[in-house]
Amino acid sequence: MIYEVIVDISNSEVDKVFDYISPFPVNIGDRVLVPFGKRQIEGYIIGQKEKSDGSYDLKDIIMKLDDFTAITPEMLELTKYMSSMNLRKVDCLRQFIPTSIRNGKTKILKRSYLKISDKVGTLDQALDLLNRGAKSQITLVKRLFVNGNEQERDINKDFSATTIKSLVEKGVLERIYYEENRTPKSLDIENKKIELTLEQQNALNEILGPEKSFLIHGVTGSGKTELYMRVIEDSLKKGKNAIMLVPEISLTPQMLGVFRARFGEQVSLLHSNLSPGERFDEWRKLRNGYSRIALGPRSAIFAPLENLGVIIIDEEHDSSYVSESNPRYFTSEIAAFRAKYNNCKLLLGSATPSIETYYRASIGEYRLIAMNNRINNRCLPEIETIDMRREMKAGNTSIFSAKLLSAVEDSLKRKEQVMIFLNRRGYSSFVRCQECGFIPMCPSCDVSLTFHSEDNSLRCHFCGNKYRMIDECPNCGNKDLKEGRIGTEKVVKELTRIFPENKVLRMDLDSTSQKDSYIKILNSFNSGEADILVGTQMIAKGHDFKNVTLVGILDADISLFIQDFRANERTFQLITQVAGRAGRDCKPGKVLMQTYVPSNAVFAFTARYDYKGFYDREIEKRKGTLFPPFSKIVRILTQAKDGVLSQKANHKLYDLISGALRGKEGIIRIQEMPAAMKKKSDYYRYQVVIWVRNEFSQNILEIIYDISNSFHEKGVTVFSEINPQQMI
DNA sequence: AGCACGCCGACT
DNA sequence: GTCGGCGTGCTC
Repeated sequence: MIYEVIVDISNSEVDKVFDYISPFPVNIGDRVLVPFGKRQIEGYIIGQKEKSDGSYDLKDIIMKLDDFTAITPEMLELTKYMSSMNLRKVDCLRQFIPTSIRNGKTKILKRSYLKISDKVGTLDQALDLLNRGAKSQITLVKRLFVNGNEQERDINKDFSATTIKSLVEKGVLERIYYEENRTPKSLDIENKKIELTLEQQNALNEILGPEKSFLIHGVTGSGKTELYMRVIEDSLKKGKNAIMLVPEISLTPQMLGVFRARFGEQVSLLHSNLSPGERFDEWRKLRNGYSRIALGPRSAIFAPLENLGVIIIDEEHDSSYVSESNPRYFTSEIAAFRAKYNNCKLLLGSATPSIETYYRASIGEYRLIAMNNRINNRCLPEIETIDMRREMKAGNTSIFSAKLLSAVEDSLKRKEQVMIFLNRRGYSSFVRCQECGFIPMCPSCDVSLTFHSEDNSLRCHFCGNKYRMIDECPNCGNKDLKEGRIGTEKVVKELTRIFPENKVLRMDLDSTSQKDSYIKILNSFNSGEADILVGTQMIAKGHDFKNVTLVGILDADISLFIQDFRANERTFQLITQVAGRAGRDCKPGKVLMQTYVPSNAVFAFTARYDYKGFYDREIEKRKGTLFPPFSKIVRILTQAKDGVLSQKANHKLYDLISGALRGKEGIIRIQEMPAAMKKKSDYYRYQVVIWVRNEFSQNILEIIYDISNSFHEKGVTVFSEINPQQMI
């Protein structure tokens, strides 16, 4: 028999099948050590066959690496599926196994215990074997007769190593070893199984019915977690296993606490911040069937569970579910594959589903379940939009409206806490009229234009169109045009100046660069040490601060004008999430949202919590402009240290691709242009962007991959991606 | 990814 | 004359 091996080297040149013979029995899915050139390399057996295709002098497999088969048949199928999306097979295979197992450094933790040897029946028999003067030996033997087996580590505290050694040599004591699991920490949460509301019960009934895939659109606080747990309970009862995905590692201790309270030892946590030992043990517990629920962020979709009953993706819209570095994948696609393979349930849940997912639900790919009511009949906090242009006209040029400042003051007087949110992510240095708030937009792409000072132009980074920079606002004639940008740091400075008596904390990428600093900030705010928390989207997710009654959103429109067709969607999701931080307990919450474009429809929808209205409008626009979900956008990025070289290589690629796709059905447009970030860490970047109609995409993608993969030029790197989250 | 083979500049 | 630079090619 000949075995097909993928060597564990992450490089496209060697990402193919190598044939080997085995002098001993091996299974498909085993990890093995093989001779490879002059080296010995670890590899994965992915198949077997009677005879080799080429005329190679086949070498022998050296050894098996594990005492179990690491890769299941499902994982092999999934690898095949993923590699059809232009991913390396090794990179896929590696997802299934914790690195601690791959590098072989982490071992099963075995603790040694001391016990009285079976050969010695009674204490007297034991004492007969000892010298009368060996006092400490006698004490130890007596102790073990009373206490039973004890861990050697504990015995060592009271007795010397020689005492133990001589007792073992005399055959009075012997060592036994027990395996021990290293277990990640969770928050202690008590298990309160609550009565389901009618809405929850109806949702549960529907999920347990014949349908397979669901989108649960439930407002924040509608009790989705309880619903998830009921579905998992049902799966376990049927002897099947479950995967539960959450968006962020930082939220897992909380969710793990909730799940442990309900499911105890059956839950395993999988994420990259575990210690190698913990990760190894949690993985092994899943692989050998000891635990049956895998909980974690996107990487947990690769959990080594077989016989799945349900896969749940919570906060489905969250961008962390898209992997943007190798291997690049969409978690929902992997989940859909595994759900189909296992013939199991797939649940996506969100208060603000992504437009693409909601669309899929609308055409019947998912069954839509709406949960419109909060449990305990709490209300969502009221959102008020504040027109910052009017503030400016009234002579207030600061970053805070008068209304927000007085609301902050009131809250502080009542000893309640305030959160100030400012989304400063992205590179959008857009132009804004200081008078009327007008922002120049690309007529064909629905994104804001970026000011380029080198040739005084306004450009669209999506379609590449270029316009002359305006010197006055076409809307109101004002000549005061400025780049809009304020940072969280300045906000903190201002607030400290205005409210010197109160403590203001900042939480953003800069203030959380040190490990665990973000837990410190959150704890400090939670315990009431600080009164105001200023932050970026980092403060938006999941946190549950009981005493926060006011949320202020500054420059709510910033995320509207990032270079992305998902800008509206992101804004809607973000504001809804941030708003959800106010009034979590019994005190009612209030949200004040400042914007320069209050007339933008997105704000009207957010203020009313009108997801459906927002969706209807957004999907029409996407349909008109043929953006996803009505197309796939393929982007091929060319990078080189030399700008001219990069541009030339990119142009060559453009010629090759447009030539190969000429006359093909389903091409919406092909464009070459500089990347939005023209130079990044000394590399000049250009790109070819192709819009492809969905129904024709598979065939066309293959053509594009073939070209970009076989494009080799010295000093030039090329890579491609589908539906990039942002085109930086 | 490594490791070897292979063909041109500054040294004992 | 040699040591070594890293370009190119191969690994079942």
